[in-house]
Amino acid sequence: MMKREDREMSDLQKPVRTIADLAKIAGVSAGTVSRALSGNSLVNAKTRTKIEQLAREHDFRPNQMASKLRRQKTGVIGVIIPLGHDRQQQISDTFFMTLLGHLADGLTEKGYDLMLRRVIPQQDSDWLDRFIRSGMIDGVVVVGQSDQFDKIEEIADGYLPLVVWGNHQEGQRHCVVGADNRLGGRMAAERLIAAGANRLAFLGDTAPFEFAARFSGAQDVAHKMGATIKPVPTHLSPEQTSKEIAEFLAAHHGEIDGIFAASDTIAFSCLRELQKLKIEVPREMKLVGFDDLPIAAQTVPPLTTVRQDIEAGAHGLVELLFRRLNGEETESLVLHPKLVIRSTA
Amino acid sequence: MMKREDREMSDLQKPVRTIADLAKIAGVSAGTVSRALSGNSLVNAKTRTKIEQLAREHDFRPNQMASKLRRQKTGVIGVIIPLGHDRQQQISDTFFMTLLGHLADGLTEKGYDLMLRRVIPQQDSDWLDRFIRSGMIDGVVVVGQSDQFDKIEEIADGYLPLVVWGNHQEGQRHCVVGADNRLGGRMAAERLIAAGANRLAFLGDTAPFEFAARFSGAQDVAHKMGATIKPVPTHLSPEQTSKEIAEFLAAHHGEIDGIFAASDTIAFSCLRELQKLKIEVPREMKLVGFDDLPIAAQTVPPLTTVRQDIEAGAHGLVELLFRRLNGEETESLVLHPKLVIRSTA
DNA sequence: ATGAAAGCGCTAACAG
DNA sequence: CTGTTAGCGCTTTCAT
Repeated sequence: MMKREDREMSDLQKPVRTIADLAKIAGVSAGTVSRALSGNSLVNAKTRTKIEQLAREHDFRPNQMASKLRRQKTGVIGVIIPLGHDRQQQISDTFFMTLLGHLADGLTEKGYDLMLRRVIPQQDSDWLDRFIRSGMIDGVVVVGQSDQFDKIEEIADGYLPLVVWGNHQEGQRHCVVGADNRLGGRMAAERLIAAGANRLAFLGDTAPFEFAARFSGAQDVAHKMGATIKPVPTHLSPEQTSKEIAEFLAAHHGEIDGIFAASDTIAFSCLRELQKLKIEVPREMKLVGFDDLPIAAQTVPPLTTVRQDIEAGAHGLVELLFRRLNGEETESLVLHPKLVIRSTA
Repeated sequence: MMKREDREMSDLQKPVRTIADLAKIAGVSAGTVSRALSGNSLVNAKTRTKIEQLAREHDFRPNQMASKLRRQKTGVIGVIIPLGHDRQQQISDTFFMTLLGHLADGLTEKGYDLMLRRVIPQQDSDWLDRFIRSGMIDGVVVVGQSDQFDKIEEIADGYLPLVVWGNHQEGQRHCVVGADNRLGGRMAAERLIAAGANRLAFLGDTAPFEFAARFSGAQDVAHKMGATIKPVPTHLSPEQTSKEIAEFLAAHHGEIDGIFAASDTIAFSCLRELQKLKIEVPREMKLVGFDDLPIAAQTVPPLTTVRQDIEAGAHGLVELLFRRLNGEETESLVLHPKLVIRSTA
C-alpha cells in the first residue's frame, strides 16, 4: 500500500487520463499498457500486474471512443422500436419491458451495450438505415414489425447483423424471432369453439403483421368449423381501446358469444367492460387473450390465453444476432405458442 | 445533374467512405466538407449545396466515432436502472415504460441518443462510476434510487451532468426529480382515515427510499390522527407479492380496515386477493394506491390513488440534465402529487 | 516481451 | 470563405 505522503504526492499530480500517461509512470510504452489492459497474453506477468495496479490506483479507464475508432467496432447493439401509425404501442408495456430486460441481460452478458431508439416511421422513412449507418452500433434488433415489413425486407438484404421480433412470413428474407401467430390464432379460435362459442369477434387492429396473422389463423379455424368471426379494430391508448370495446359490446354483444383479443392487454380492457355490462364470463361470453402476461393469471376470472415465451424469444434474438455478427446467415426462429386454459374460455 | 454515363462511372468507383473521399470528388478540402456537412455557416452556399448533393448521391455519412473522439463528446445520454436487492422491479413496468418513452422523446428532440443499462448494485458496487467513466456518454439519468442513495450522493459530488428519478431528502447533494413521496403518503393516509379507516396497513418494501418516504408520511398522519399503521413488506415478483398479500390478509384482515399500497401495481394484486377472500371494497376494507397508472381507472372498483405526473417528471429530468451539461448547478425538482379519489377509498 | 510508428476519420485553430 | 495542419487516444503491425 502507498503511504499517506505518497498518495498525497500522486494526488497532486495531474490525473492519469491516457494510456500514455500511465505508460510514463509505469516506465513502459503505451503499446504495452494497451496490451496489458486488454488482456493480451503476450505481456510479462509482472509487467501486467504492475500496470493493472497502477491503473487501479489512478482510477484510469481507457477512452472508449478512441478504442472504438481504432478497432472499427463499437460494442453497442441498437434496439429500435418502430411505433405504429397511431403511435400506439402495438406491444404492451409489460411484454416490451420483459423482452427489453432479457435483451439487456443477454447483451450485457456478451459484453455489449444497448442503445435504444423509438421512431415513428411515418415521420422518418429512413428510420432503419439511418440507425444502422449511424456508425454507433455493430448490430440491430428491431422490436416489432409494426407496418414496416417491406422496409425491413429491403434493408435486410444489405445488412447482415439485423434481427427482428415479429411475425414470420413464408419466404421472407429478414431474420425474425417470434411466436407462430397464425397457429396461436388457430388455438384461440379452437378453444373458443370448443368452449361452446360460434359467433366470434376479433378485437384488435389488424394492420400490424403479428395481429393480422393471429386473426387469419382464427379465421381459418372459424371457417373450417362453421363459425363466424368478425374483426373489430381498436386504436390508440388503453382508454381509447376501452371506449371502443364498450361501444362495440353495447351495440353488438347479443350477436356474439366469443371474443379473441389480439393481446392480453386488450383482453383485460374487454373483461372490465364485460363486467360493467354485467355480461357473465364465461357463461354468456367466452374470452381468450394472447401473450400470457403475468397478470393474466390474476384477473377475475383468470384469463385463458395463448402464451408466448418471451424469455426464449429474447435469447433467440441475442443468439441469432451474434451468429450474424460473425457472418453467418441464420434462419428465423419460430416459437411454438401454447394455449393456457384458465377460466374465461 | 450528372449524365447517365457519369453516374455509372461513379457507381463503379469505390464507395465514398470518408470525408476525404468526398472532398476529393467535390474538389475541395476535407475541412470544407466537414464544415458544410455540420451546418457551419462560413461555407459558400454553392459549395455547401454541391457537397450536400454529392453526399446524398453517394449515401455518405460521417463516421461518428471519429467525430466523437475528436470533439470529445458523444451525443449520448446514459439511462441506468439500479435493480434492488431482490432484483425486483421497484418501479412498475408501465410506470417505467412511460418514463422511458418520454425520456427518449425528450432526448431525441435535443439530438441525443440514449444508452440503456440495467445493473445489480449488489453485484457491482462500481456500477455508477463505471458507467459515467465509460467514455461513452455525456450525461446520466439514474432511474430509481433503489437502496443506493449514498452511492449516488458520493458520485454526484464529482460529476455534474447527473440527474436522478427518486425521492428528495433534506440537504441531499444529488439532483433529483420526483414526487413528494412523504406528502403523497400523507394524502393516502388522510384519505383512508377520512373514509372511515383507522387501523391501517402499508403494503410494500420500505427499503427503497421512495417507498420509505411514502410510509413515513402515512405514519405521521396516522400518529397525528390517532390511527395505527403497520408496515407489511412485500418482495420479489408480482406472483410472490400476491402470495404474500394473500397470506397477510388471510391471517390479519380482521385487524385492519384500510390499506395503503406503496404502488398501484401492489394495489392491483391486493384488490384481487381481497376479491378472492370476498372482502368487500371499500365497505369492509379501504384501499389507496400510488402512481395512478392508466389501468387504475379501470379496475373494479376503480382505484383511489395518488397521482404522479410522469410526463412532467421526464421533462424535468431532461431539462435539468441539459442545464447541468451546460455547467449549471441545478436544484432538485419536487413534483406535487395529487390525490385521485375513485371508489376504493 | 516490449518499443516505435503509423494511422482510425474527423474537427478546429490558424493562416490566408 | 477555404486549405493546411495537428492532433483526439487508442490499437496493432513491425521490428527487435
